[in-house]
Amino acid sequence: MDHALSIGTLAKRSGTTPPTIRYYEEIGLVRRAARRDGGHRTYGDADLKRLTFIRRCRELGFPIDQVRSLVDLLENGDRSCLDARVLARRNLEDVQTKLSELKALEADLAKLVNDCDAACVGGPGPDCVILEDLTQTRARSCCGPTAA
Amino acid sequence: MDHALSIGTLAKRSGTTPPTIRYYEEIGLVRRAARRDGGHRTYGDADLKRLTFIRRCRELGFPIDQVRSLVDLLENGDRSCLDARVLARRNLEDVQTKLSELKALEADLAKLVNDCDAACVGGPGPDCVILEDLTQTRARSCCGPTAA
DNA sequence: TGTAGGACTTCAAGTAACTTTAGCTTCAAG
DNA sequence: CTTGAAGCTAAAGTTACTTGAAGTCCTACA
Repeated sequence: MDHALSIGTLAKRSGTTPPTIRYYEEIGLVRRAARRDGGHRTYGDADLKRLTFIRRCRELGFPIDQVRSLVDLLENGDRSCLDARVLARRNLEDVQTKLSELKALEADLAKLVNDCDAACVGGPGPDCVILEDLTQTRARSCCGPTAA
Repeated sequence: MDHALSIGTLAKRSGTTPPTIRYYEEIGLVRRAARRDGGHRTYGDADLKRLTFIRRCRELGFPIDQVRSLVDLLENGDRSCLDARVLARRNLEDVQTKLSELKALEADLAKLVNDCDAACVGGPGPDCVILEDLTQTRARSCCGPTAA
């Protein structure tokens, strides 16, 4: 049933890299792998499943410490939904905060670039004020002629 | 005209912290500050302006190295719009990529949490499958009763 | 069966961008 | 003049890996 995966194969299947897997082993996020005669690590389907879980959590933005808790939850049979849900909800809130920050940021940058494009197209505009604008709290127009 | 700011005051006005300012000095992002008799750093309005510029760039997601270029652009009188615009545009693209990733992530997390809320509300649900779901590539429903 | 070269091993250091700690000095207010 | 906040330096810690060096193993091909 078990497929005896090498670290490279496991990495590919789970969307990581061998160094990352070794790192996870070092910090105790995954258990120490069994070894072949030559010393190479060898893995089974359960490892693939657990590592996929970990990567998925990481992609969802859970910090390693929280992933550790989630892994514990998963392994320890004590499957109360509640703990996992609390973590997921907190993470969701973080993501939503980041999202609105990034949206504001996008608007600022887009305005900067668009104003630039509109005013400077076709010429370098040696008196561009884009840099001055960045000293303001919010980005404004750019590339108008400035007083000497 | 100059207001002789302490590092703490400068930090507050520019939205940083004293250690961060010292760090910027150490890596050469801001010039070495003048000192008072006792050895305390002292700053003027120009420093406040430059530091505000730097913080603004950082908030906009420019990595330190790019901020360095932008500061150079700003200080060196050679104000061609083009270089700054290239940096801004590249950064905008990065932000937009991050935005769409985060949006997908938000959807996944929201689904996880909402499904959980719908199925588990009022009770702990000892057979929650939220954790199992996280081993899948995309989050699905959670908290249904599972086979023993 | 020999061998080339790709994959694996360990350990250490590097990365970004700060933050924290320790131990000490200086400054400002009362 | 005292006391406590703020400043100083240097070094280590943080997060989550990535990269490098130097060497070993495994596999496929001739």
